[in-house]
Amino acid sequence: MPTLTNAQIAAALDELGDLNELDGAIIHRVVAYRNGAKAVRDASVSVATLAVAGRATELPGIGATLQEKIVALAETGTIPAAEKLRAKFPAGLVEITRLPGLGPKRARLLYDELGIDSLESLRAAVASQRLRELKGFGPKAEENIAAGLDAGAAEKSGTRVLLDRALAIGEPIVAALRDHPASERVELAGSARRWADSVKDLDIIATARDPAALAAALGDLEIVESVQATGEAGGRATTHSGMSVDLKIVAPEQFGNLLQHFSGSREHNMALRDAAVRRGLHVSEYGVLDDSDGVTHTCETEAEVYALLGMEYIEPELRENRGELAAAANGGDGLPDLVEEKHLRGDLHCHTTLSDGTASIEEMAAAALERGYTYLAITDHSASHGFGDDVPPAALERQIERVHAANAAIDGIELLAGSEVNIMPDGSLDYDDDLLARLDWVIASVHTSFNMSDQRMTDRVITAIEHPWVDAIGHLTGRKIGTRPGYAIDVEAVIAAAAGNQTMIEINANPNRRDIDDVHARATAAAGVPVLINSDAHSPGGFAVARYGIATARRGWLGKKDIANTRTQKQFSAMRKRARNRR
DNA sequence: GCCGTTTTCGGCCCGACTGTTTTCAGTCG
Repeated sequence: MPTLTNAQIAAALDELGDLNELDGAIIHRVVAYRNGAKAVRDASVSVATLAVAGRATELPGIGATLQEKIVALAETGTIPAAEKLRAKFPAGLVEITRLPGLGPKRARLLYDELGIDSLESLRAAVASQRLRELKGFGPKAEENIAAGLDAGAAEKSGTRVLLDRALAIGEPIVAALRDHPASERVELAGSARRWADSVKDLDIIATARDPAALAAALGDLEIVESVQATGEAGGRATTHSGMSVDLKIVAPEQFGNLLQHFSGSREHNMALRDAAVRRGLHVSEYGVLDDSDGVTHTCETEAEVYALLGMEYIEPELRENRGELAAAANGGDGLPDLVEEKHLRGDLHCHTTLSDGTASIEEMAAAALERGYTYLAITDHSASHGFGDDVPPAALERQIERVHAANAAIDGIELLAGSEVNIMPDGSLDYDDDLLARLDWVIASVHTSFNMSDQRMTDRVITAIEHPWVDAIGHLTGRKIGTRPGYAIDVEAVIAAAAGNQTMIEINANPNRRDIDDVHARATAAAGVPVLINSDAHSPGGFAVARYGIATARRGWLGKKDIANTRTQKQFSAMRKRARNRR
């Protein structure tokens, strides 16, 4: 089967989009390539396999032509059209379009008129002031391009920070603005509101009795380092941590339009407006213009915006153009009833001082109880873990006794004696079966040997899934958001194996991981695999990250029924035993 | 290049900003 990953296909389609844009193709063709790339990126199955079977056209945005190109890439390793265009335009030209202020049109002009084909030759042309000879370029353009080159080039967009850091800044700001006497409504918008993995800057939308006073209040916050501009319409500030915060203050009757617009995603809004145009409506941040009467309808709430388009309200986490618009439309399948943090009744992955945690069994149990949980698995690392955090078999035996004693001593919560067992490179586990059989709960994870082939890694994890005493798989892909991609693994095959064995798959809620991700979570639940939302807490405060796991589940369209640890203690216990009996 | 409760052909999101212009193209989010 093809070893071509969806990420590789998406990159190839994006490149075709870039090259076609340089070639002067109509923008709609370019957009079609980029839409195709997104569809491939969001697909939860192997698109190469799908394309070879002639079924990739089932994906939205993939037609016969793109499918043909994907098949060529899978079978020959290259796409003829891309080869031709690459011969026509030097690779440096695409780099030039990444500079701020330089798009395909102007980059092409630089190439055609001055022969500029790399960042180096561009720098030389700027230095000799040759750019200003060109139509449409002036001294200002030269200056801006020079600044872009000096800024290290290739950095059109700023750096992103993890969602937990962004919310640690955004939530207190929103709370403070809500407390201000001049404010009425204050909501966080943007990717933070959609609970994306990471965030570039913060958008806040507000209405106010006294807009100027509220805008001024933003600048007065202790967390704010500097203010760029404030006035009746809001303001922009930078926090001491370097986060840019944009406050927009709007009339109450337009609050729904603005909040909808600035909550995004970009792709969701584009698809929304596209759907609106077909009904003779034009959506913008200012309102919904109706062609039939020329009236712009403003909306106090987002629900009104969607209602005008014949849609039910769409939760922010779903706004990624992954089918939510069709589902929300009249006559669509409807949107899922999403899981909420209050539905969680237990946690099946946490650590104590036995391995690398900072608290005792009792302290972790108390923290779980405080959150209203009725069951908790204590899952320290296993025999081969290393870093001095390994738990030899004899130590695990003593731990089982301690957990069971604590369970007897503490009311209101069932403590499961468990382990987070390492999956060895050959798929075996690092305790023997007799010891594993004595545990109430086993979650198996990969912690070593990440650089295996896709096939070997897949076999490794599937071997663990089929193990009779393995209840669940932890942080399946090993990704660290923004720093390390997941290792090569066929998630689709793993999900199928988990479905066959009723082995649960965790959403690790740590904001660095959120592993599995939203797209895989959706596929996992669709395959009938019970999904867990686990904190992987290493301290009593660590349980609080559950909300990021909930967010990933919601972004994956999951409801309460899809999440195993929303079950009562009795139901969960029965579920776990049924699954063990099947294996 | 994709797609269809006006279409298998003719459409294809919306507005702001910038620098260059004398009415606007290109870029950006």
